[in-house]
Formats: sequence, C-alpha cells, structure tokens
Amino acid sequence: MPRPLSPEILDQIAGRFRVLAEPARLRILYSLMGGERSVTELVEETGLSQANVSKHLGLLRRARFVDRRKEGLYAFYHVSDPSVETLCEIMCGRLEAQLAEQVALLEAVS
Amino acid sequence: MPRPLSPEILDQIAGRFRVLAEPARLRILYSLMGGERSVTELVEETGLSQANVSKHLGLLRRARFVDRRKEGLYAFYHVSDPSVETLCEIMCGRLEAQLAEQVALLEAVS
DNA sequence: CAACTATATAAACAGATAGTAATGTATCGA
DNA sequence: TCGATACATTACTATCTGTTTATATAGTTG
Repeated sequence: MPRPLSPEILDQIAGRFRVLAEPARLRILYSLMGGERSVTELVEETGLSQANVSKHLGLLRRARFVDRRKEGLYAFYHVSDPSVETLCEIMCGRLEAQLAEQVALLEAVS
Repeated sequence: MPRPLSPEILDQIAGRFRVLAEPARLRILYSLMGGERSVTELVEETGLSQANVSKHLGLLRRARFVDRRKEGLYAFYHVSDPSVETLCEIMCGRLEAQLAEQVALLEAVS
C-alpha cells in the first residue's frame, strides 16, 4: 500500500537512487562498509583517480549517504546512512533470484 | 557485514539502481502499484507521451521490475518485483528522517 | 617562509540517455 | 479489405554526467 507520493517527492527519491546508480560510487561505499577510510585509502582500494574519488564523495555527502571527519591534512569518510547496505542487499538478492530463475529455465529445456 | 561483491556484480546493481533513478519511471511504477494498467491508462495517469511510456516500460521489463500480459490490442503491465516498493519506502523514509533533522536544526537555532 | 602532502574544485571533453516526432506492427470492427 | 486503435520502435536532438587534466586550498614540516 504505497502512500501518496507527490511528483516532487518522486523527484527526490529518483535523485537518491541516481546517486547509487554508479559502479564507482558503489565501489566507494563498499570500501566504506569496511569502516572509516581516508580519501587516499579509497583511491588505493578502488583504483579510481583522486579527483574522481573526491567528486564522488562530495555527491555522496550532499546526499547524506556518507559523512566526513577532518583531522589535520586528512579527511576520513564513513557511511552515515544505515539504509545503504539494506538497499544494496535487496538489489543483490534480486539479482541472485533472477539468475537462479534463468538457470531453472535452462534446465527445464534440457 | 557485506558479502564480497565483484566489480561485475556492482555494475549490475548500479544498473538496477539506474532504472529506478528516473522520476518518470517511478511515476509509472507508482501507478502500477495500484494494480495492473494498460499503456494508455499509464499515459493518462502519468501525463507522459505514449512513446515515452512504452520506452520506459521496455526498460522496466528488461530489468524485470515489471511484466506484461497481452490481451488483444492491449498490453497490461504489472509490478513483478516485490522489492520495488520496499526500496522506494526505504528511500522515502530516509528523506523524511533528513527533513526532520533539518527542522530540528532550525529549531535549535531559534 | 618555502616545500610538500592531502584534498577539493574548475574547465573541458566524451559517452549515455530522456524526450519527441515519425513510422512500423498487430489486432479489431465495419 | 480498409480504416482505426494500441502499442512498439527508430532516428534524432538536447541535456546531463563521469572522467581527466590542471589548479586551488589548506595543513604540515623544515
């Protein structure tokens, strides 16, 4: 039973989905799920360029998916939205279910 | 505790998020949450053009979020992925939480 | 202060995609 | 068979955005 959703709300929801709709940002989030990371550490773990990582982090932070703690020269980021992991798990679960479906179909043929 | 996610899996998850990252498609999905709809009905309810709706429905169907039942001249679509509603609710819930946070901050100032 | 490091930002380019207009395809009724 | 209807598809354009390169900012160390 969905509650009434105005076009403005749908725009905002779509915007939040869009932030997660990028492999690079999911890679960053996935690293951050292992705990707090500096930008340099994220660059190493993801293989992305420093400018690129900073830009993605800015987006993720503006969307409130992550937050930042500055310490001297470093900036440490961490996931601030507990729903991120749930969202990814749901998506991943559906992928698995669909894959299993495909396999079942193929086996039914043979 | 996230399970290990390969870059390929992350690409696929991102792709699925991208399908939901569009206000027009969320509008369509939201209509379909009210039950099965023909393309024409969706055009009326969403205010989008027929070509546009058909295109979005094609995408949603390829991503297995919706499925189609053809009956004579008509094509009836319905949500085939129960997780869609959950995903949207989580996103919507976060929006509300953040809005409440903003309000609390503003009140703390005054 | 000067050199160095970590991060952020700006400009520019390339690739992706939403929307439209036009056309195609299939089904129904006269 | 002809016209009309419902839907799908194609070609095209405009817009958006991810990436890179270069530069700016700010903290640290000598």
